[in-house]
Amino acid sequence: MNYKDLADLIFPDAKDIKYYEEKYPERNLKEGAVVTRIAPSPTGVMHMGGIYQALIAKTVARQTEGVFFLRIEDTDQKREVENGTYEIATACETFGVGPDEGRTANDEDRGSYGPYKQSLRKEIYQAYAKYLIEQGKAYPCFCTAEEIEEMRKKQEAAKVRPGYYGVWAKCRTIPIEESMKRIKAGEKFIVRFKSPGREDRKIKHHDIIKGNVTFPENDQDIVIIKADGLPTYHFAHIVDDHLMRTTHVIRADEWLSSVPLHLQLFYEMGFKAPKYAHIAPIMKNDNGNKRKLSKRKDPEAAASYYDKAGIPALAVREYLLNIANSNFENWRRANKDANIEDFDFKLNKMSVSGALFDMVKLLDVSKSVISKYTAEEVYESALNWAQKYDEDLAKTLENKEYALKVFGIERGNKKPRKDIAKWSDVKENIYYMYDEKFEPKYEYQVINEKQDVDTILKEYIENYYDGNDDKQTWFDKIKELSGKLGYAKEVKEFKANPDKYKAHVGDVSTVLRVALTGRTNTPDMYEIMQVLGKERIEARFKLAMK
RNA sequence: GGCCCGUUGGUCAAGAGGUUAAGACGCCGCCCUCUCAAGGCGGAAUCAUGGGUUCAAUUCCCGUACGGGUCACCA
Repeated sequence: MNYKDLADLIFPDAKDIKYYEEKYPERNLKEGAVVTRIAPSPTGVMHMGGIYQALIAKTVARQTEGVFFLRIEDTDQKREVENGTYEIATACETFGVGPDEGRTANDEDRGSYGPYKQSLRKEIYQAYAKYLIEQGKAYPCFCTAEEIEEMRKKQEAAKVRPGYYGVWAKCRTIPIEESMKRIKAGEKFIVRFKSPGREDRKIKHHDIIKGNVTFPENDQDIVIIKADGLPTYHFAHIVDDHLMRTTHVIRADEWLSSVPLHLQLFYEMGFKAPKYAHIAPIMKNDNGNKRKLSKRKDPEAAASYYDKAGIPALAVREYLLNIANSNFENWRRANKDANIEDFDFKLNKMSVSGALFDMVKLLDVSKSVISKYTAEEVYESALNWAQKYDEDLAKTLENKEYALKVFGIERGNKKPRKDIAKWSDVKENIYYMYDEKFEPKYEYQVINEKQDVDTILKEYIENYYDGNDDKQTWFDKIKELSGKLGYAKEVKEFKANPDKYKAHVGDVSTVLRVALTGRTNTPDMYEIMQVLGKERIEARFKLAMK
C-alpha cells in the first residue's frame, strides 16, 4: 500500500496531469506579454471594485500585447446567484473592460484555455489533487465539522493559533491502510494539503503594488477538495492560473495574507508562481469611518448604479484611472485629446492604501469627458440612455435633426460647454428648447415692471431681431435697444454711473432670456435664438406678455 | 488577540535627508462676460504622535495611537 493506491482509491477516474499540461500549453505571446484576469464569483451584482480590477488588468495586458480573461469562480454553490455570470460579463462590456477571452454573458466559453467556469473544471482539480496525494503532499481528512469546531475551542482556551496544522492535524498521520479502509467503509472525507511549512520561518515576497512583505511560512493543512468534490479558492487559483498561463495575478488586497500559502502550493505542485499585484480597495466615508464600499449598504457600489445615473463608461474609466495612478490627471492636462489607452499606466505606481470614492470628482471628470463629445455623440449616448431609463426623454429625442441642433449649442468649438455630467442631467438642460416641454417661469430679476418687460420684448421682436444677423450684429442690436429704452449699453458704463440708468444691457438680455427660456441661466442666447427661429421666439414672447 | 500593511490639506495625492512641500477635485475671491457651465488669475488648507540617528528628519530607525486586511469544507 502506497500513496498511489490511496490516490487511485480516492480519484479512480482522474486523468494524469500530463494530459492537461499538454492540452493547455504555454501561450504563444511575444516577450514580456502579460496575461491577466478577473475571477469574480457570481454572487450578485457586479461591484465597482470589480470594474476597477478589470480595468487595471485589461490595461496591463493591452500595454504588453498580452491577454486579459474572465474566469467565473463558482465553487461555492451555496452563494451562487442566478444570472450571476450574465451580470458580470455584461457589466464588463458596458464599462468597456470586456475580456479578450473567458466566460461570456450567455454562459459560453471564448478562448482555448477553458472551461472558464470553475464548476466545469471539477475533473481537472481532481486530477491535480490526485497528483498531490500520489506524492504524499495531500491526504484525506475525516474530521467532521464538529470535531474541527471542538479543536478550535481547545486552541482558543490554550491560547494557541487556531487551525489545522502541526500536532493539531490529526488526519495527517493516519496510516495509508487505515485511510483506505475508512474510505472503503464509506466514511466521509475531504482532501487536505500537507503543508511543509514552519511558522517560525519567514518568507519574503515582493508584491508589485505593496512592495516587499515578510510573512511567517504557511503551515496550515488547508482543504483543497471539499466534500462536494469541488476545490477551495486556494487550490482552484493554483491550478487555474497555472493552466491558463496567467503571468500576473491582479486581485484585491484581502488576498495578500494568503500569498505564503499560494506560493507554497505553486512550489509543491512544481509550477512557476505568477507575479502578484494586490490592489487596495475603493473606500467610502461612513460617518467619519473609512470602510470598503459595500455591496449591501452602498447603492453606489454597484456598477449598474453609474449606468443608471447616465455616467459614461469612459468617464468611469477615467476616474478610476485617476485613483489608480495619480499622475493620470497631469498626463490628461498635458494631453487633453489623447485616448486614455495611450496613458502609460504603471502597476507599481498604484497606491498601497485604499482611496475614498469621490463622487464629486467623478462628476467633474464626466463633465470634461462629455464636453469633448460631438453633438452627434451626445445625441446617441443620451438617446441610448433614455431608451433604457427615461421613456419621456427618449420620446422627446425622436426628432434627431432638431435634437442635434439643440445639442450643438456651444459645442464643437474651442471651449465646449461643460454642463452635462450625466445623461440624467440632459432633460433639465434641453427641455426648454421644446415647446411642449417648455415651462415658463417669469422671474425677471432687475427689470421687473410688466410694462418695461413688455416694451423690451415687443420692441425687440418687431424692430430688432433678425435671424440673419451674425452674433456681433445680434448683440449690437440688443445694445441699441437698451440705449433707446434708457438702459446702459455697456455694463461697465452702468457700473460707473449707476444713477444715470434704470438698468443695463445685461438686465435687458435677462428679460429676453427669461421670456425665451423661463430661466436666468442658459447657454449662449444667440445660438438659442438661432435654433428656435423667429416664429417661436415671437410666440414665446407673446406668451410672456400675456 | 496573533500576523501583515498603512498614516502628507476636506478628498485624490506627488515628493525628497536640506524644497517657497507639486498638481487635481471641492471651497473662497477676482478677471472675462448678455446670464450660467466653463476658462484665466489668486487665496485659505497638509507631512498622526513620542523618542532616537544626523550639522539637518515630514523623509531613516524604534515605540505609541489610529486606520485597513487576514486568521472557513466563502471567495
